[in-house]
Amino acid sequence: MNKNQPLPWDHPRFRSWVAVARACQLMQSVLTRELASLDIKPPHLDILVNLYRFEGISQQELARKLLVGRSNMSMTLPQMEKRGLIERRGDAKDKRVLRLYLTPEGRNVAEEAMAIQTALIERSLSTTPIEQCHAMAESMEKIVLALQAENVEESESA
Amino acid sequence: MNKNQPLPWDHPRFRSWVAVARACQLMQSVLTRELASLDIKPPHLDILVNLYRFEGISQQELARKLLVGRSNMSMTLPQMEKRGLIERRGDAKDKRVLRLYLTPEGRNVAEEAMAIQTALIERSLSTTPIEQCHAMAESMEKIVLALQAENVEESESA
DNA sequence: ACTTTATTGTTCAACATTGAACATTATGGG
DNA sequence: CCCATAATGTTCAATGTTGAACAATAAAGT
Repeated sequence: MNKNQPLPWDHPRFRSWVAVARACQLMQSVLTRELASLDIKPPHLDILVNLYRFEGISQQELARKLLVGRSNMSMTLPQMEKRGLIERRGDAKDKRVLRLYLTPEGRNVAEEAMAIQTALIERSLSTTPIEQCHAMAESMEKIVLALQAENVEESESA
Repeated sequence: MNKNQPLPWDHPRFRSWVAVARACQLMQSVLTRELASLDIKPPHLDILVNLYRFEGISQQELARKLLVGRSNMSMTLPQMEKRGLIERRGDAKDKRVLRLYLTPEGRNVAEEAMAIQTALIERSLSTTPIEQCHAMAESMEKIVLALQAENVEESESA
């Protein structure tokens, strides 16, 4: 049976991907620790960053960008609103959608959190040359496009 | 304030890392879908793969390899044992430790699951040249080492 | 205009994950 | 031998995440 099925760790791409996944997981846990001083967690940071860039985005769009379900946003955003980080206002044209905005407090927290995250990334990737970073990003974006294409196919065929 | 704090998405390494994180997240969700046919989830696969490679590993060691807490293993492993995928036997020398083994059924599921994961990775990385994969893996392993070193420092200073 | 279909957000139950407190067993120093 | 400390695994409460069912609104088809 082993002759028909070569072991995964013999595949170079498999080994590479395992390294990627481990690095991501570790990065996430370190980021969690470092964000604790601001009393937020990585998912909150992702939300703050996206609101920082895209003021007035809807919950749906935000969920799609973050690759999470709508229900996730429905659970998380009200908490952040209560903490005074964001604001939700109904859209005038379409009464279904809620548009999201940073409060001044939220903007401050976002900036501090982004500084922490940027420092962590710069520190971790400092020994990786820029061209290598770019090549990596390109590979990753190809993966994202490929997998998203698969998802679309699947949902269309359903 | 924006003059003092350049926006994160202007940092090339930041952008690169965001791409990595997104790819990981998507890969994870696709893998979750594809493993559904075997009625297991990515965490179970990680466990099976490690038991496949390292027969008789302890729960503690396994948790460390997977970067999760001991309690996680205490919750998950009994479930897998009930499903007949693994077996837990006490160590003769040290009555505290439980050593983990795959059942024949678990071995079969592990092989099928690894085939699925390998196929997914090969497919996703097929357009990325091997040398690029290797370079990526090297960068990621450096990150892992660097972050783990940080963790050690921190736990030692505590 | 009316009915059907799609979209947006919410709720809820199921499940996963975590960290702290705990019990048991080992190890080391008196 | 006895006590203090450490290591291993378990339990539990708190929290996060998901998908399905639902309500309200919009868009499209008739």
